[in-house]
Amino acid sequence: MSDTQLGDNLLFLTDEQLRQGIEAMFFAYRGFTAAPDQLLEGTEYGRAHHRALHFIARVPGMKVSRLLTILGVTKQSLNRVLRSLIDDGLVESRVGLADKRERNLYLTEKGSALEAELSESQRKWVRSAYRKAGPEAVAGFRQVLEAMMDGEMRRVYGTLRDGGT
Amino acid sequence: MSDTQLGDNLLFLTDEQLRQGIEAMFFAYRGFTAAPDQLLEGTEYGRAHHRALHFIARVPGMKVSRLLTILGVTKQSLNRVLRSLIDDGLVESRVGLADKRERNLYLTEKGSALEAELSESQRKWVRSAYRKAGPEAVAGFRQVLEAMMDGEMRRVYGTLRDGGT
DNA sequence: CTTGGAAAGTCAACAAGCCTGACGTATTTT
DNA sequence: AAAATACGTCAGGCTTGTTGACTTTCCAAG
Repeated sequence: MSDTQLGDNLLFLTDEQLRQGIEAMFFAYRGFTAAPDQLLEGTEYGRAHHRALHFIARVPGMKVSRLLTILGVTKQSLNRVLRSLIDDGLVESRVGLADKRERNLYLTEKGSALEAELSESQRKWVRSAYRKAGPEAVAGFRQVLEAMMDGEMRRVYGTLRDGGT
Repeated sequence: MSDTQLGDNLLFLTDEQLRQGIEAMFFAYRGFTAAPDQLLEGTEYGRAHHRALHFIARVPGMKVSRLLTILGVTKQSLNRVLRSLIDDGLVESRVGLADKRERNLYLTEKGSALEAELSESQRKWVRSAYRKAGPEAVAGFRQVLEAMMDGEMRRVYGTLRDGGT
């Protein structure tokens, strides 16, 4: 953070600065996903399964349609992932009480165990980065990430924070 | 940023806080890649092509082996991407001067044009997020991202910043 | 009460992008 | 001359995403 970069609230947005931000995002995302990916490699599951497990753990009873919105994939794509998780007894799919078209998703004990393992490996990495950077940097990090979300995703993100069902 | 979260330098690293960071990273990355992805959809190119173009633009004359390290993919995978870019006249591959086994990669005018378009769309998004969050948040953002990189990637990232060839 | 549309989920087939393994060629190093 | 390096390619496989066509369920308008 030398000379010309800070100080002026506008001048730091040079194309060069932005390119560096873009590259940082690219490299950091790789580090971010490396730990769980490694845990999963060799198994029959991948990153898509991890994501599904994560959000079902986050909101037990999550509807398939909500998971679809969150993950931003087609229902056919999600279905394949969910199918294997259900068949393998990691996720339980219960017919909706009010509306029988809906399916409510829950982790089984086995599913919880895997999710916890994956989540812990990733949290460990993020925790370490947070510690290195310090609380103020983390606050800024979160602000920029939130600003970088697409509008709809910012809404979804908000409802997750507030434990929304 | 309410009550119990800040203030203590350790207490803010609850599992809940870390999970939120993980989700923020997930949603933000989607926003981050959306603009160039959209520009490319309908064409015969994808995100992999964009990444190659980006780094060749960044370091003209980039060797294939270096690009391989940066992108973290196999040469077979990169080759397919590079093949189409070269065949379509977006990238030029010149035999190395010092070592004739090497190939130095350059963007053609056509390649530069596409790269500029993709890059501008992405920079526009990042610039907007930076403006919303403010300079201090951006500094923190960059710090956390750097801490979140795998060690080798942090090195690579550094050499790119310093215009390293 | 029926009928027709919308919503939720499933099955099938296919594409993109990444992977491993094996091999070939040119060049450089030992 | 032999070994190592840099690059390219063929073959085959996996994961994750896509579209299209279908069933089941729900709800509302006639």
